Amino acid sequence: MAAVQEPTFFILTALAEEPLHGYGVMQSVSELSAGRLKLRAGTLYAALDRLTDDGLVVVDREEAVDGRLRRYYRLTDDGAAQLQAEVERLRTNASLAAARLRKAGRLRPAPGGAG
Amino acid sequence: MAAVQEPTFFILTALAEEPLHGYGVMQSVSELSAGRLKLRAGTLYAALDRLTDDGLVVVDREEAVDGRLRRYYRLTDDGAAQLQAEVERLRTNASLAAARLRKAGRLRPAPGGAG
DNA sequence: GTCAACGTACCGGCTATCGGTATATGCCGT
DNA sequence: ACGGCATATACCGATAGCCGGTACGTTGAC
Repeated sequence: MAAVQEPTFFILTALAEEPLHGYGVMQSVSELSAGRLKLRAGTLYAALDRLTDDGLVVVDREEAVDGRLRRYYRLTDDGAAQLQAEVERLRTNASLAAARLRKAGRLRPAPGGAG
Repeated sequence: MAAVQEPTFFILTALAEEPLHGYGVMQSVSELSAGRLKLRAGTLYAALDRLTDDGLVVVDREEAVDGRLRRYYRLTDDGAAQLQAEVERLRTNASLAAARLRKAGRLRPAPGGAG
């Protein structure tokens, strides 16, 4: 893995709670990011293929709803562990940068926060 | 900006505290990441050019040390603001994923902790 | 003379994402 | 019936960012 990009990170996050099908992942990512991130179909399915290839997600089951196929993906234990590792990396990096901004006196009080 | 990758994020972080020349950025990034990240020359200078183009860093000054040119780069106010925004994005994303892992009962105690 | 560290800079190739399109079904309004 | 939209999977060309190697030049160690 080593530093997945934001779209992939959100796909893993979406799948962390429960199995979802492709389109469901799209919607979940959009909600999770408060509308900031909108996955393209190409990005989503390519990523799911890659993640499946890497063993981070697996196809959980397939359902036919109104004649449309729904392929559900599930996060593997390995995938959950990787996501956790990503979370820690993100936090470490954020603290690092914040500390350095603070040293230089360039860290402004968070908007709305208690500086 | 919108989700810079890790190498670029570390370059900004390295420059947050004080102006550095290219090679100094390489070393700083290596130290900051505890040896995890080692910037390639191609990655570094291409990124510095891009960031300069985007107005996030500027050439601070140039020095000649032992006949070798040192070009110092400095983070602009805009660059510092962007880095701060990145920090907040990282923290938000990390919390999001952690919460979702927790809900699913997949969040394990930190490695080295009570397992 | 060779090797390593310093220091900037270019080049080819790879991967992930973007933006668009193809395909197919069901629902809604007209 | 027909068009338009949401659902749902899947491919394609283009782009951006990073990797790995290399080029070029100086200084110091062996």
